[in-house]
Amino acid sequence: MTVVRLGYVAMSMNLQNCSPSQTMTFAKFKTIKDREAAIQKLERISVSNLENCLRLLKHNKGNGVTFFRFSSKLIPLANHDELPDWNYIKPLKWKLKEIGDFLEKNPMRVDFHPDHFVVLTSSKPEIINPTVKTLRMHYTLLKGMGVNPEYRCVIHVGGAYDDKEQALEQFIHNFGLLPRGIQQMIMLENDDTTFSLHNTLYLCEKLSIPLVFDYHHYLAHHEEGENWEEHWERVIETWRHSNLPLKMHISSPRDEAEYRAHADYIDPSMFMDFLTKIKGSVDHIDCMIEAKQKDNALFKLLKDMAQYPEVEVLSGARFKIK
DNA sequence: CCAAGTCAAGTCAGA
DNA sequence: TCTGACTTGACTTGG
Repeated sequence: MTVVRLGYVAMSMNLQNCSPSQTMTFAKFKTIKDREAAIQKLERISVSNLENCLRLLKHNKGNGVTFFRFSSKLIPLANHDELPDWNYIKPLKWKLKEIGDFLEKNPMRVDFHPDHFVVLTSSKPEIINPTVKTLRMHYTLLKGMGVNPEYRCVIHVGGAYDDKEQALEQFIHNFGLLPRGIQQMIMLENDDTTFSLHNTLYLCEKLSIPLVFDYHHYLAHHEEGENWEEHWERVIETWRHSNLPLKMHISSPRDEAEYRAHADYIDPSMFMDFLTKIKGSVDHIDCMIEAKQKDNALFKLLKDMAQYPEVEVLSGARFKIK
């Protein structure tokens, strides 16, 4: 028996004017003559993004959702080269605390997934420095919310630069240079073009990083003869130091032509096939739904799963599978 | 007012 | 060596 919890990403299809990812382009920033005013505008946008984040958490509470990924675009231009002196956290402290207070009263698993500009396989300082800066921002936001940063930030392995082995070793080298708190914040995901489950496991085992298995990515990209089921126990093992349940990403291909793109909803039979293979191997598993229809995809999947006789729906957008 | 083009950032394939 | 695709929601600009 396994308890499965569903989560969704960053925004809701049911809330109006509630984007947590409002932004200002750097081109626009430059057109504002008064730099102080421009920065204040950035700060207003950031506060509004956090406010919308809190609304999303309340929406989650109201709908029994207890697993959620924050937008990584909460603070526009946070790591931009030409704003090195901007202390963006200071004006946000009170808002972060508000979110933290809410989370304390209403426990939810929350995390981040910065996009592909975070690259730890590079040997170039101009790539590594912004990468570390971005990771540090995520760490600071979590701290500001009073959320334990341990295993809260999923990243991809990075680029291969024509030499996958070398890139993996470079990742190990770079990872070793990170502050301990940031190391412990990281989870690694197998990607759909370059670093397979097998490659990612190599890093996770070597560096004690939990592996977030992306089943869709695996289907889109795996090595000749590579079979995820043979590696499943190893994936579980990467989570042994974690207080949080094993985490996965779930999405369905849009169609054959655009196989790697995310569909609007999750195909329940594909999901069920997967769960049938792993049920019993872990007590709890958290599945982050990556679908165009966001929270609506979660609600639909929960409904679809309820149709299976071996499934019993629980509170908290969870279900038990016998 | 709506639609199309653009946006900080990286990597990779292909010309 | 350089350009466009990749992918994405929101912003920005053009009609």
